[in-house]
Amino acid sequence: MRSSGARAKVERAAIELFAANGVDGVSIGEVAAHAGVSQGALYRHYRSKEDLAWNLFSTAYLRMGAELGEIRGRHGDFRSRVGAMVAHFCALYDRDPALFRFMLIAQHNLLPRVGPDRRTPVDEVTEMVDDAVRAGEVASVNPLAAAAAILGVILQTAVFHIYGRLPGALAPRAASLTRAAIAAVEALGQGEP
Amino acid sequence: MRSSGARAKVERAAIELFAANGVDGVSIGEVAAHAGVSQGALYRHYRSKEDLAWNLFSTAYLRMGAELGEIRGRHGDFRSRVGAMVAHFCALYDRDPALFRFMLIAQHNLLPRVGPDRRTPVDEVTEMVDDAVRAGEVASVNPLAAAAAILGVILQTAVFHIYGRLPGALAPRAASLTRAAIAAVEALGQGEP
Amino acid sequence: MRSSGARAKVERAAIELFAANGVDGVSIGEVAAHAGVSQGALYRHYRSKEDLAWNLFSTAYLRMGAELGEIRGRHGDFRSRVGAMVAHFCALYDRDPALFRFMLIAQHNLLPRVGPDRRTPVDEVTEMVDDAVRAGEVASVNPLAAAAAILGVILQTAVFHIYGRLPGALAPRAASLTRAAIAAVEALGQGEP
Amino acid sequence: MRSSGARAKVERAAIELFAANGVDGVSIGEVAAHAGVSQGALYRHYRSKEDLAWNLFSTAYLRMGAELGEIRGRHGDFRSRVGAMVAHFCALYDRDPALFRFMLIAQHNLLPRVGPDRRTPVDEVTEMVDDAVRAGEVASVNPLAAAAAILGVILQTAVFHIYGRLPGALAPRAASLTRAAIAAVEALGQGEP
DNA sequence: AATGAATGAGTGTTCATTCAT
DNA sequence: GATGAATGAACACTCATTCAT
Repeated sequence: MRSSGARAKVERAAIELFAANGVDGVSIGEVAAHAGVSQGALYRHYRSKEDLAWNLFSTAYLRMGAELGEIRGRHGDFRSRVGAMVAHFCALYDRDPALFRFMLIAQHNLLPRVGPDRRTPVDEVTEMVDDAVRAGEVASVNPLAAAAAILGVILQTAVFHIYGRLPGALAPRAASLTRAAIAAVEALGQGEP
Repeated sequence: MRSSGARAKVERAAIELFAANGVDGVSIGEVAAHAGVSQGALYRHYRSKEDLAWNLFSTAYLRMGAELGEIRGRHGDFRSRVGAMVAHFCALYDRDPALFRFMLIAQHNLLPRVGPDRRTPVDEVTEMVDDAVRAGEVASVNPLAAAAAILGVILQTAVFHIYGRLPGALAPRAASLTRAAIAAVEALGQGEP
Repeated sequence: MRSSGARAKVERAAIELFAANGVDGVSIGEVAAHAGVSQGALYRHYRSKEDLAWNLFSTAYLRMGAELGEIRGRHGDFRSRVGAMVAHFCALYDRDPALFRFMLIAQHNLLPRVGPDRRTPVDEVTEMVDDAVRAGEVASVNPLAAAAAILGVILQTAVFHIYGRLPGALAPRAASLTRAAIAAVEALGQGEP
Repeated sequence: MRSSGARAKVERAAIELFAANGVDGVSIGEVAAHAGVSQGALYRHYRSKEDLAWNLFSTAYLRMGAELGEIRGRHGDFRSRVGAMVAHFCALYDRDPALFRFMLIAQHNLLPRVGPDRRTPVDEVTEMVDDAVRAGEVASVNPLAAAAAILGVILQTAVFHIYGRLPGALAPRAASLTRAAIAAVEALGQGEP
């Protein structure tokens, strides 16, 4: 808890720089400079630049999965679960847009490295849909396709915020995003069987 | 078949490698080797690696914008427009998944460089929603928020295909994606007025 | 003896190689190899090859200017000033012929980059002539033309030494070079008025 | 005499570019572009870039030597010989400053390649001094040292013109440069014997 | 003869990583 | 434990030269 001060500074600097320029677009020297530590000190906490990026990504990604899992535990029905998850995404975005952007960017390189046994956000959303289908709360639908729709509605809206197309915080949009996500799932289930 | 052969081979190799590893994750030597040309020859067609990536991205991105614009011209009502656009995205994905993935990855670095006067896919989808709102086809809704929902439903589904979470071609999903996109837009417009 | 050791070794290697082959005729790898350091280490001290060459040149060139300025301060009359300056050039040549040759070669590329406010050797010699004209020590003469004659006598003699046309050290020639330089200046002033 | 049109254009372009940027600072592509010919065509006339530079230099340098030799033949006494040679240098400079600058720059790389049997400008000036000493026209002096003084007075003045320190043409300075050169030689010979 | 596309070795430079202090 | 100098492999890019057309 002593040197974690330095470690925290490194993490913050890395997240912000990685979010702005991509992992490959940032040198270890820039991270160290922004964090106010020496390059060498960085290697006391992370074995390599790749290790740093992977650590940041998997921690944030799996934490998000765990939090969505908790939400599934706290809420029983589909609508309130979706609402709480959307609100959770919005809150994360508003609290730390750089981390959000970093996750969106880094997934293209790092997602394949997440072990198949880890519970990811995608798993949680998918399972939530599966629960709802089994419980008859929504019409029969491919849970993965439904999860894609739910996440797409949320994440693309976040992308528009990142690129400045949509202004302000994301939280005020939570209610309408929830309605849109649920409507999309229900519409998916209305195909000709 | 003279230089256009080489140029086409370079484009294909670059799109596939960039899609798999990101622009920064691929060296110009790898592109040249995969294309079967020398490194030097590459520079006869593109002034730099950045120029190569930008050329590939902007060409594909703006062509997609133009094609969506044509769809807007060919179809009059909201539902058929959305349907045609979704089908168009699916067809592009099925025809060239690497190009699709490249565009999804590269946007994070290259989107800010698209001039504000160019008509992008986002512009076309947004304007299509705007048309529908003005025509009273859908309830009043922020066109950009609606465009985010439409694109999110499509693109995140494509991402799931890319990562192997959803199997097969995208085209068979076009109809249900269209329903989901329209339902999401309508749900967005049902907020407390 | 830490970094100044490496830096000094780089400077020496660069001066000798640049003097022998010209700046463009020497690669940074050759400089590093001759200095006994890695290529990367070179960039800790100089931001680029151009920066290295410019640093070496401007340091030596402006130091020579400053030293000639000191000579102007220490000596009052034209003849002793010329004598001291000539001796100074000869001493520099004898002490470090490579540096002398480097300056002669590099001036063609680097002289234009010397700021107009810096006091160069040319400025000092010119001003010395100007002083002498104002004091009536020599007949009226264009100080710049006279400076060209003085420097020409010295530098071309050095060039002949460099190319092996004249043997031995330059210092023994200082007295006769001084006489020649002064005689040339006086002859310049004897034109048809 | 047909293709010599192209050859002449190449020579002119090369001289001007080499004079401005040094041989190593100019690419064969730049020369070809300035000459308005293709790169490949250049290699029909010169075997290599080095061959081009060497051809231009040795031609001009040895022609100058031959012309100075003719002057020695046409004039009998020391003063008129020096006067004619100085005038010749000035005329060359005024007619083609780029060629003059090219020779000044290129000598550092190319002079050592001139065979010892070729009659160079330095040889001619040196021999002229030797003639004068033998004829008793000037006091005993090392002919090479005297040649250095003569050439130094001329060439450094030309350098000042090149760098813009002295304005106008060089020819008007021929008379005073001649006086200065002769005075310098005589002063060289007045050492304590 | 002339072109210009193609080559591939070489350049300057960056940067992740190591290690003596 | 922290520093920052040093390394060396890799990179994007250039350019003299060749050669099919």
